[in-house]
Amino acid sequence: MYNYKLMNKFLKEFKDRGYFYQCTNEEDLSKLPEKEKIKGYIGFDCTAESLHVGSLLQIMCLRLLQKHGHRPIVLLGGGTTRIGDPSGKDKTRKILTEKEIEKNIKSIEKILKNFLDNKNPKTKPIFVNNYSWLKGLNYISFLRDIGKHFTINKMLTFESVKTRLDREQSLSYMEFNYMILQAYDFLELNKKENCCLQIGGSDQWGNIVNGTELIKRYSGKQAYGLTTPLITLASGAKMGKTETGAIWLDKKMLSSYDYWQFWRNVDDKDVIKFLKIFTDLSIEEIDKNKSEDINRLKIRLANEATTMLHGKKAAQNSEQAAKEAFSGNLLGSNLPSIKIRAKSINEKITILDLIILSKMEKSKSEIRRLIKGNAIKLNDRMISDEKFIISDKLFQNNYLKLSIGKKRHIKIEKD
RNA sequence: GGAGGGGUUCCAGAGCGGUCAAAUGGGGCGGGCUGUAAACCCGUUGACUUCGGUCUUCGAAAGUUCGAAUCUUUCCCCCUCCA
Repeated sequence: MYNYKLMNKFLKEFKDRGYFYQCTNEEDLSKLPEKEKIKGYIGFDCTAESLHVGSLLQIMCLRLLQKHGHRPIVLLGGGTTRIGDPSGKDKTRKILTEKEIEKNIKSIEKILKNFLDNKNPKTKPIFVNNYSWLKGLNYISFLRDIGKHFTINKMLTFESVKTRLDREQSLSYMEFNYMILQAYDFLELNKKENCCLQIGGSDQWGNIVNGTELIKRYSGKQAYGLTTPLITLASGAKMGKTETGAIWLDKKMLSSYDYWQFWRNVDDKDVIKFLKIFTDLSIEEIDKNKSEDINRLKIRLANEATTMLHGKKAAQNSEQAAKEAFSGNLLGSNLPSIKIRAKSINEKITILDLIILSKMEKSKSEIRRLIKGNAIKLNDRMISDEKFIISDKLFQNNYLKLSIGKKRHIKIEKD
């Protein structure tokens, strides 16, 4: 075993924060001299229109590279998304149209820019789209130059391929090629940008190893691969997808208040882990405050995480809004608000219509159920009659507070 | 190529002519307890409703019947075993 103290700071922090799962040539990577700055890349799949917290760990890895003076490369898989990664999928997934992919790339790039430092010229992220080199590949020369380095024997042993074959689920030749393309991406970035590190989720291990090996065989250079563990919630669920809706990293798709609430509501058992993974607080500081009141820590987590995405002001407002909403204060002034035309209010709409208008619920049956379950409140007063008419008097300074359950509060503004 | 099994509401999985908007479990949602946590307990979980009901669902289409998730025919898709 090598000396942990000699490990370069990047890798050390990577491990200390719980980002580490597996590494190729760990010893060599750890010995990388501190003054040698490298470029590391992470590929993002462009199947979704946006990113949710499930990708946040990868983003944090890019930030960590920057923090230690390295330069992150963000690879947007415009080319590979046209193929579809079979890893972790038991079915071929739907192939998106060119247009959709282009749109997704733009929106994902925007989100990433929001999280990364774009000012320092030395660590500023480089955005690349692998479509730019994949689209023009010549099949014959690709087979001769790249294909010869891959053996089918080995490819068949990879987890993503193996599970498909074991279960006799079809794996198309197109998908089978995915790993070669990803390996080629790494080689391309290594040649073009001298990028020598690829980071990815643990399910990417096979694809990443293929890349480092291809670089070795093709140009005899050393490259590294690092993977992160799959982060699950204490409940066992994957991060990012709740039943109510994904926790988007996009300001337009999820309000800062809801984002703040997501972090505020994490399981006790996840708090320290998440502080280390998803905030910039130093390890020392987190350890020092470990025994602090758990709810204080959750607020801290929510504030740090929200600041990173929505800014300090939004985080403070969310905290304030939460404080007001949960202390029964009549009107949390910072709650997210929805405008409703004054005209609709004057038409004597019922509570049912109001909630539909506010888009908090889609089904009237559901609202009726909620009313029966004592879940609906207007200005903190419980509504038990589904025919309750919304009167003008309920509005205070043009605002009305609508609560559904204990946690969902919204401000209705008369427009 | 041969033989068989199956597609049911968010998921798993019962039902196999009427009492079925469909058992049970999981998940979700709501309530209680608490700390906006976990665990636990209770309720709820197709849509609309003047709360009487009405409408749309059981792979797709057609048919038998007073009546079909349940029977028949055709089609589509999965799975298992043998070659």
